Amino acid sequence: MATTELTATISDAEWRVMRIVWTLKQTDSRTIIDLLEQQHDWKAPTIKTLIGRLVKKGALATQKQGRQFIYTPQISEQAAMDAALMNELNQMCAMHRGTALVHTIDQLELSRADVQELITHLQAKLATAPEEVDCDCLPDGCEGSCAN
Amino acid sequence: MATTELTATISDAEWRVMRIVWTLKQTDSRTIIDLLEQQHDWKAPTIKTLIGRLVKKGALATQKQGRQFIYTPQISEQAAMDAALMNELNQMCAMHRGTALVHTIDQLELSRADVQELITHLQAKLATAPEEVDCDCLPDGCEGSCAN
DNA sequence: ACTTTTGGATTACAGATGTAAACTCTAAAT
DNA sequence: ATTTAGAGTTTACATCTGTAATCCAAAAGT
Repeated sequence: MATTELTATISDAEWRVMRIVWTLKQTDSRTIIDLLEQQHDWKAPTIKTLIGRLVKKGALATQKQGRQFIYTPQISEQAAMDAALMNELNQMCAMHRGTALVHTIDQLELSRADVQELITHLQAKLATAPEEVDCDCLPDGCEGSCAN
Repeated sequence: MATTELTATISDAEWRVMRIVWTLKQTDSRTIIDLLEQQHDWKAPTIKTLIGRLVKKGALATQKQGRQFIYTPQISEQAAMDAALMNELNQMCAMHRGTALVHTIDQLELSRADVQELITHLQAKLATAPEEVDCDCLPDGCEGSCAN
């Protein structure tokens, strides 16, 4: 049977809905709609559609409570974030990922604790870090030709 | 007039094409097709479509050369990567971005130089890093309610 | 000059996504 | 018991994406 792939892709708009539910741990559609109508110019039906799609995708679970439903996340926020980020990075040239991270982290606001943890993890990586990471954009590798 | 938004979104499949052109700096469709047919199960027409869309989007420039075209990137690879990454992160809860980065970097293969540079930049951030970065998933902020 | 390649353009088509109106119940109010 | 408001479902529809077959004209080969 279809194990309802918990790996279903969540679209940008759907991601907004998930963030609300993740944060509240569990809620009803009324709350989701109220909150999202404040953040965006979405009409209630739009949000209902998004909720419906997330349920169908298995990202949200429903639990009947009177005339309505209580929605709960079926996937962990952190796991979803990690996966989305890895996904994005894996789509890019391996050789330039590091620089992209540098540029991004530079612009990002991170807590002292997070910065500290990142430093710790990175220092641990230093030991085994390869001298070079090759470009993987071409079928065979782009050794010579890739001069940047 | 339409300034041909250089910010046009590049889809996943299109991204593959861009990587080839970015790496080769400039090429003809024959080369792109040959290379991509090796990496994926795409038929030549599929790749042609992708190239066409990228040209229309302004991501690739064409330069007639005999019966064919020479394609050149109109956007910098690094800029596109940085933007895509920032974009992805900005879509997520500000409070958990740091952890997502930690998890991702842990799994990523980075060159010694990149790791080193990341450490340097992070150490510089330590000085001004805020004690906490609040969750920004709810309209007002999710202070109390956000206990994770 | 004629035929065969083949690069690029046109057309196709299903599924995903953003956005939302319309509809149908049924629990809640009276 | 009736009415009604609101939760969830169905339908809608344009655009984007993945994937590809066709078509056309010019170049290349013979």
